[in-house]
Amino acid sequence: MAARDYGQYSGISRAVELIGERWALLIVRDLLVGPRRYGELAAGLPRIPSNILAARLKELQAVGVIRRAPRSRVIVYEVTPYGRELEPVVLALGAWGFKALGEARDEQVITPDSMTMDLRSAFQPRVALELPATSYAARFGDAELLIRVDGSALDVTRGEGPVDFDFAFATGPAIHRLISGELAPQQAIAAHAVEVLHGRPALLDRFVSTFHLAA
Amino acid sequence: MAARDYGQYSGISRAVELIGERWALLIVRDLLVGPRRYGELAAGLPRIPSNILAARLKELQAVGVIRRAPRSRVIVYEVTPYGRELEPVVLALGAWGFKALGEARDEQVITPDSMTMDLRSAFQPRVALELPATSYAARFGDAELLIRVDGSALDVTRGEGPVDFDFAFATGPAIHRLISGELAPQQAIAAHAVEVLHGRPALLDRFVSTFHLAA
DNA sequence: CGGGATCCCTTAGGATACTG
DNA sequence: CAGTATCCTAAGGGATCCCG
Repeated sequence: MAARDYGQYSGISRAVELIGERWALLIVRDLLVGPRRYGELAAGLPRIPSNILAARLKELQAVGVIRRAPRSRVIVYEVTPYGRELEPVVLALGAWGFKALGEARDEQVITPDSMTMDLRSAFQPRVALELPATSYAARFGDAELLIRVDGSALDVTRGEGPVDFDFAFATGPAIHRLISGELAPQQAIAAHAVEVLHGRPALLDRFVSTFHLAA
Repeated sequence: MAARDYGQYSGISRAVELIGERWALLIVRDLLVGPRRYGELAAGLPRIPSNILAARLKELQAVGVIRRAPRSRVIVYEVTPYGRELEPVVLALGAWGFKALGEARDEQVITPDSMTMDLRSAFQPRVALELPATSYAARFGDAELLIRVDGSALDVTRGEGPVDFDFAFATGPAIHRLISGELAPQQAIAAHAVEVLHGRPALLDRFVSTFHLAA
């Protein structure tokens, strides 16, 4: 029932016993964005079999990383306070893995929750502090997000309904080369790797200085 | 050959593709302490099947996290610079997992490398900075370590050969309750959970304020 | 002896179908 | 919608063997 153990009395082995099973950390990643229903989690992890999702949800509850939200009419999963402590770890791990992303393959998807966490990984609060507050409406593949930067604060939400923003753009996996600095913003626009939907193209420069992870 | 992928274009999913396979992060943990030979790794991970160790070493090399040390006569594995970037992540994950350690079961071992990383996870440089430089010779189960604290610097080595130290002690899984603050140092000594081998018992207080992780 | 490769068996994971 | 049930495959576990 509990994750298979490694026979070691150590913090790291305990950690991977708790969240090291396949798919587990991706479930945690999405729940760190916000509470999610079973179906929302399944939608955010298109390739997870439903029996595995069900098993992981049980295991993560059993070890106190997630829970069903109390006094909610529908069943909603959320991280516990202990699970919330994984947030900096997951962000750092995401920053590390982001650098190893290569070209996207056709079958790879970008989900709103994964992109939200990637943006939080790449966020440069020091840089943002020096820039005027800015709102971006961005589409990355399927994921539409509203990104609000104000001082050193970042807020990313699913871009639904009528919202106001300073700059709107659409892109795909080219986001990786933008954030890594491999592709210059205006060059990306010229090459149609980024489509500007609204606002001054120069605001894409502000975006890439706000979200940056060097390779 | 390459780790099974999750079909997502995201930093976190890429990270767990690289180091999320069973045993992989424990191998990285031990290599973060220092270069290790195949046999040393096997000794530090008593329950790993040799075919799995061999497979993981190949995979981790293929993705650039570890490598065979160049111009070394014997075969020695070490982390690459990219693998070294995992160090803060592994330490943070170790701190998180450490809090979830319960009572040690009999079959659980404490290895020198795992204990070294746990100590590094629990190290409080701010506190250490206010304290005089101190050397500890410590035995945790099988693992004998020499722990040198000097200002905000920590150095942990395997305690072999003649060395000088201020305080020597031996303990076992009680180390967890000491570091979590659940068990007071002098109480631990009185209850024979910690055996003082050399030096003033009060130095155990200094040790637990230098290495601390609240639950 | 270090550094693996091979064998066989067990268990977890994946695909799909189905149900309260 | 939120999961079970079933079947099948692939990966892990354990022992042994091999080779330079």
